[in-house]
Amino acid sequence: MLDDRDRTILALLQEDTEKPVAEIAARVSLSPSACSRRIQRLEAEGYIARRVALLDRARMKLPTTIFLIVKTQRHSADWLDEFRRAVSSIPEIVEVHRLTGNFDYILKLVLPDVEHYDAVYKRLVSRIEFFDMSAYISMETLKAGSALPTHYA
Amino acid sequence: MLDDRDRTILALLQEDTEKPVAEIAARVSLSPSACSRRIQRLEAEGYIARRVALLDRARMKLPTTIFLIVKTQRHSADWLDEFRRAVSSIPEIVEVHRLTGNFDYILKLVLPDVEHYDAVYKRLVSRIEFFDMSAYISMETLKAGSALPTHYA
DNA sequence: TGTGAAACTATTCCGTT
DNA sequence: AACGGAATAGTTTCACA
Repeated sequence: MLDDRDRTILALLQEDTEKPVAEIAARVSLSPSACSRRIQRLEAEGYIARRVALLDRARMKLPTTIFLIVKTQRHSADWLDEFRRAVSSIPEIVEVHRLTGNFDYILKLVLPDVEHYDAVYKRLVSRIEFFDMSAYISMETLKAGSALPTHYA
Repeated sequence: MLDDRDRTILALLQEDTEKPVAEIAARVSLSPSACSRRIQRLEAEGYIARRVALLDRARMKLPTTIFLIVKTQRHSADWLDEFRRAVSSIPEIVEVHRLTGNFDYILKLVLPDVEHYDAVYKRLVSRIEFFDMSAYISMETLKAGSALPTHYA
């Protein structure tokens, strides 16, 4: 489905969409128009979901990352529904996964500092009951970003 | 430093950078030129780090997310150095944090399926020694994306 | 696929509030 | 100091070979 050129284009676009098409075209030995067509195709076929701006965490006063592991026993449809609503309404919760095993969830929070965790915690427990909740503060980010491997597609 | 207009612009740009400036300008009751100036300022002052393409996980054949919790005792400078090199060289590892407590790390992996976890695991342990390593497979993503709260800056 | 022309943005300049 | 309107410059995209 995808050739090496497509994968290179995707890899470059994942890092930076502001590069002129001519530059990307040169990188994959193609004319700007041919490259533009490919990018269009990649978009039409859904490989590129969307183009977004990545904000600076420090400048946005959000340098702190906290992971939350929550356990629950009551896993009714109502509970899940309310949980889903709660996490989507709290912008500081940026990522939520349901994990293997017995209804554990992992939440990723971005905050101005660890003190702000309390506010999010209260907002969460005021709406939903949990069996257990443990916070793990990130002391250092060794790797981050939105880039995915391109060699599988 | 930032007013409501700036925050709205950042929120919109975080979701989609392809909207015409005129549209964003209308949303914040500004002329295209004034809006363009604000975006430039936001970029110059470092609020916007970069603009990137977000790829579709399913289309890229990477539907599986796995979290890894690794524990170590040997936390020498050499070990950390090699660990850092290893995770940065493995593209399936998209995020790594050092957590509070006794040198635990959390790794986020994106993979074609759970079977591929073994390959990453082997690549990792062939280079570094760990005390313990537990994998947690994401059964469902309830929330994801790169958008951050804008009301703190 | 590549080349060239056209159209569309976005940006810059200028006068104004 | 910041805004709105008109001119400019740049990029992308279309038509055709």
